[in-house]
Order: sequence, then structure tokens, then C-alpha cells
Amino acid sequence: MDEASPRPPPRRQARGQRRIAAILAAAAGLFASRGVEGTTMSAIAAQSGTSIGSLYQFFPNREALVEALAEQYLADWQRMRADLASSRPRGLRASIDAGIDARVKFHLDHAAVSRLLESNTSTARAIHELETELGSAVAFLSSYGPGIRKETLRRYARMVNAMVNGVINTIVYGALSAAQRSALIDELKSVVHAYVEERLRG
Amino acid sequence: MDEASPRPPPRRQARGQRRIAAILAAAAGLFASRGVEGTTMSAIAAQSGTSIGSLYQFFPNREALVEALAEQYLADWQRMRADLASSRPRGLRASIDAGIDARVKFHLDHAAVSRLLESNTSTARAIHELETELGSAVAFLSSYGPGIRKETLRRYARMVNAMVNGVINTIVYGALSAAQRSALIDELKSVVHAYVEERLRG
DNA sequence: TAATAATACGAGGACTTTCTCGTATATGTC
DNA sequence: GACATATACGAGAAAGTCCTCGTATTATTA
Repeated sequence: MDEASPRPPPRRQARGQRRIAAILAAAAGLFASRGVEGTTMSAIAAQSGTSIGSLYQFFPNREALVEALAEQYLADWQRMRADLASSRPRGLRASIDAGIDARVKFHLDHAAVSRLLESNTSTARAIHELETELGSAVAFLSSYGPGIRKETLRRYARMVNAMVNGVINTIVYGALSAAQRSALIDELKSVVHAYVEERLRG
Repeated sequence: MDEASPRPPPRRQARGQRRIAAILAAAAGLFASRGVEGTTMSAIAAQSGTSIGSLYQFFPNREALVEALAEQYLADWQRMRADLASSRPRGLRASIDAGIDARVKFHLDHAAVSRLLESNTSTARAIHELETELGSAVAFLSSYGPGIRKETLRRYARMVNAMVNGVINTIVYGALSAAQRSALIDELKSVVHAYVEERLRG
């Protein structure tokens, strides 16, 4: 019958933890450069210095890898947001700058994120929702412009999001020097400052 | 020996032209939704109502399909640029608006473009270069701000490019209503106006 | 140390995908 | 009509990919 025998997950040894980390790192690199669909399980095994058998010992299929990476990124994202909320800088401009810096860093650290979003697992979708989630941005803007309609604030938030994503994209995938990168980020901050201040004032 | 017998390409009949168009349309749709690597040749054959044999008669492999689509998009892009240059609207703002409208339309018409850019064929790379090509934008800005250093203008152009791409991305892939779309485009135009005018004046 | 569990390995089965090739039909030319 | 060429088709060979499974090794526990 084999009924109700959901074997408990194995108690991982340190060895296993390291293997898992190596596999995930290799997968992230390959996903980032070749895309999820373009990456074979044996390529991941080779890149991580693992045998194909061991790979499947930890991840039953490629989707499980995507899922695990997405969960990891999701956790990092939420940690980033929590840090941001706790160390709340003073003032509109400083808050904007901190938010932009955090998001740039996140995408530089996790170059595979955009590739995961092409995939359709539930956690990958969750990341996508978080990336375009406007609620907290609206709340933030609302605190600076209490009289403005929520729908209008959503439009502003969407606009800021789009601009930030665009710049992040050219930073992560464009071939820019370090100086060009930071110049572009400064430019972005300046634009967002001007945009938000003007809209909140109007 | 078989030396120097590069069989001339067949003289296409109307039938063949239609098949090719149907195949390219099917491939574009599948590439856009599932990515290049995630699309099989038999799926393209089925979607276009062609047999697998006929598909391979026109395109020796998937990369040839990517190449053909990329060339088509490249031609469309250049036609768009030419139209823009000929019907040059008067004034800074009108020029900016026309450029933004053209690029939005281009990406809405060719949703598969971004998927092709993940691929690495030579023509796909050419599209990518065109998309980030800053020369003409710099020339344009230069005509309005003659005294500014080329390197500075390049930074401005890169920034505008990034913002436009970001908004286009949320328009093409975000789930927005028509009203939200046009509102976002208006917002983008307004931001670019302010940005360019401020920088050219400063 | 013995027993149990976790990890490591890779050959190979099952399945998928790519692509070829022989054959048949349609179109155009003389 | 006769001939050449273009197009249509799909079975199946060749290659690739996913994933399983038996076996061997290493770590943990009693």
C-alpha cells in the first residue's frame, strides 16, 4: 500500500551542504549566461564538479534547482527590504538613494534573477511579483504626499520602478566601466529625486 | 573534389514565400512566449501548419530561424530610424516624443526581440548593438547643446536609453491596461523632456 | 566496532529532439 | 506534353537529455 510514508528529508551533513551550495552556484552561473532552458543537468554537474548521480540526489530535476535558487533570491530580497526598513535613512532623497543602491547591489549579486523570471515556477513568479510590487513604494510616497490619490501614487511608483529597472539592466548586462556605472547610478538618483519631488509638490 | 559548387539559392515561388512567412511568424510567437532554447523545431512546424521536412527545407536549423528573424527585425528597426529621420518633427520635445513612440511601437510589434538578444548569433548581436547605439542620439543632443563634451552627451544618451528601455519593458511584459500604458508613456515623455532640457541648459 | 544513514558515482534505459532522405506532388518553362 | 525545379511530407537514423538504479565510499550513531 505504501500509504502515508512521506520519508523525512535526510539530515544533511556538512558535506552535503557544501555540495548543494556548489551546485546552486554553478546553476546560477550557467542560468545567467545561457538561460534556464539552455542549461543541461550534465553541464551543471560538470561545472560544479559533481557527478550526475549526486546532482540528482539533491535535486530531482531542473525545476527544483530553479525553485531553490528562486527561494534563495526571494529570501535575500526580503532581507534587503527588512534592512532597508530598519535602517530607515532620514529624508526623501536619502531614502530613494538607499533603495536604489540596494536594488542595484541585489541585481549585481544575482545576475541569474532575470533568467529565473522567464521560468514559470511558483517561487519565480513570487519574485516577479515582489519586483513589481508597488504597495510599499506607494506607502512610502504617501507619507511624503498625503493628499494624493492612491491610483496616482501607483502610477508614480510604477514609473520609478521602470526607470530603475532600465538602468539596472544596462548596468548588469551592458559593457560599462566602473566609472560609467556609478555615473549612471548618480544620474538615475538625480532623475528620480527630481521626478518624485516634482510630482509630490504638484 | 566538389570544388566551388555553392549551389545558387532556389528561386522561391509564391508558395514558398508564404510558407517562410508562416514559419517565421510561428517561430516569433513561440520564441516570445517560451524563449529560443525552449522552442522545438517540431513545435514550430506544428504551429505554422508545416511538416518537419518542409521546415528544414527552408531553414537548416533553429539558428537559421533566429538569424532570419533578427535580420527582419534589424531591417524594420532601420526603416523606423529612416522614417524618423525623414519626417523630422520640429523642436526638442516633439523629436523626443516621436522617438519614444517609434520605439514603443517597435517593441510591441516584435515581442520576440528580447528573446533573440539572449541568443548569440551575429545578427542578434547586431540588434543589440543598434539598441544601445548612442551615436545618433549623441548627434541629436549635440545639435541642441553644442557646447557640451561628447563624453557627457554619451552619458545623457545612455541614461535616456535606459529609462526608455525600462518603461518599454514594463509595457511589453507587465499586465497593464491600455490606460495605464499610455499614462506610463506620457510620464516617460515628461521625464525625458525635463531631463534633457535640464541637462542641456545646465 | 558494528550498524545505519548520507553521500558519491556513472552506466545505461527511456524518452526527446534534431536532422536526413527517399518519395510524391505542385509549379513553371519550353 | 515533357522536362526541370520547387515544394511537401514523414519515417526513422543519429544524437542529445533526463533520470534511475545498483554499487561503493564516507560519516554518524550506538
